[in-house]
Amino acid sequence: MLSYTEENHLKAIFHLSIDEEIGVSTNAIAQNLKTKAPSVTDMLKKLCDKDLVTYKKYQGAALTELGRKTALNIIRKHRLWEVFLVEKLNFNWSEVHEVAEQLEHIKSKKLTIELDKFLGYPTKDPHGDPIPNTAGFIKYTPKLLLSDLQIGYKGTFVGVKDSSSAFLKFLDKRKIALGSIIEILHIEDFDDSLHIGMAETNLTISMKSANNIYVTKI
Amino acid sequence: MLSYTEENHLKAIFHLSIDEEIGVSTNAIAQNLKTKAPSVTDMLKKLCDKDLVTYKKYQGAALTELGRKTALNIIRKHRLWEVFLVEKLNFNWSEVHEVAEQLEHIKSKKLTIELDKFLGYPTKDPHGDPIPNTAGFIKYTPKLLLSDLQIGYKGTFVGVKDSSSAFLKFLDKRKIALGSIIEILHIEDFDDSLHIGMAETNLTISMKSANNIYVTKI
DNA sequence: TCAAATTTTTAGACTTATCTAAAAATATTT
DNA sequence: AAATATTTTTAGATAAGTCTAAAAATTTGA
Repeated sequence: MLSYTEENHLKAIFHLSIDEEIGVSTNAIAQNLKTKAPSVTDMLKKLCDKDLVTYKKYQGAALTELGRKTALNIIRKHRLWEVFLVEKLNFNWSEVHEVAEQLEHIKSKKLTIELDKFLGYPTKDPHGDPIPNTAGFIKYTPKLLLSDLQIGYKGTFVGVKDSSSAFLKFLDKRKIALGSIIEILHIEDFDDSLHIGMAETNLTISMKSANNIYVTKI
Repeated sequence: MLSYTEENHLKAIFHLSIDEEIGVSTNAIAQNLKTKAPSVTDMLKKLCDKDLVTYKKYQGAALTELGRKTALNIIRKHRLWEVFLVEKLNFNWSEVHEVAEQLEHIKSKKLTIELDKFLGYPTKDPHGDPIPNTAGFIKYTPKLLLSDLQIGYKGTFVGVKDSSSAFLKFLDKRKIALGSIIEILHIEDFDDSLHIGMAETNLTISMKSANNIYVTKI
């Protein structure tokens, strides 16, 4: 039975090794978990003993197959709970994360299975991130930034890069929600701001915002 | 912010002081929480410092008003989650407790409020126990044991005394569910077994079982 | 009532998860 | 490539929660 701290370390290593070929550094994990490097070093030794992580002094850490499966199961639970909170309990994007961080550690196989069924087997969380299946398989859909979409093209809003509360509120206010279809109408020369078209309205957003919005090209 | 252990102690003291006038003994708490007396002593000192419990050496413990409110909030969450698990996720009686023990510690006011709304403001959990309201008020309905009901009378099944997994399974198997209306048809002289009538069927149960079943007289 | 039994507390040890400060290893940069 | 800077690890301390064994207080009952 893993402790919350152990589970959080696995999750951090998973997220940090998405595009890292080499091991994840001690400092990166410490920063991600808002803890200090020595705590991470201790934990890496422990996770290594449990065969969840491969770790050699000064070389950083990587998940073993078992560690990866374990991390994905936690992420699966996190994202299923996020869907529950948004779809059933009227939470909005900006509020779910903190609560899901707690709920993801609840231990009950039946609970996860039944929650998944109850929610209708969702494949994406409210931020557009894919929900791993029971086997730990995760299906990444190629996402691109709204700022990379050419003029005249349309994309489905599938997620955000910076999921800060401030940015999520910004989106809520403008009714830019998961699944919204966005068309690039025009890009202003002098400040790079984007005129975009949505179902009901057109609006203007900054390039900085467009750099935080992921879409899939239609 | 209270730890799980602190919360569990408050809950234990609450349950143990239901019909105790004097303080709850250290040993009783230890037994309830499957821990040892010295651990309880330490915790009582701590909870006393935090004004959640009144405690004097060798005199046992009692909840303060704040402690009582806190305990009732945990019990409220526990029971709401039990309703959720049974009504929405197809859990049966015998499975909910263990998971609710974990879920009751999730900290989020909004979560509790919204869960309550989502469930339609239930007043009883699946075992028939009342769910305290937000203010910490709990409405006890007078319950009596099925064995105390006279021949010819009917009662609504509202709860169990011994909520062991074995007994809950026994009830599940016989389709004795919360809300079932039970009539006492006859009591066998030689072994005290009870013939009872339910909506669809009649059946015979032992006096020991009848001593574990709470009903409200109709 | 006072000796024996029981309960409760104290004392001290262990585990897990933290941290700071210092030492050791690795990386960088001139 | 040597000096400097950075990162990581080690060492040692602290806090929470747990335990066993022994001491102290209370309760029981002869």
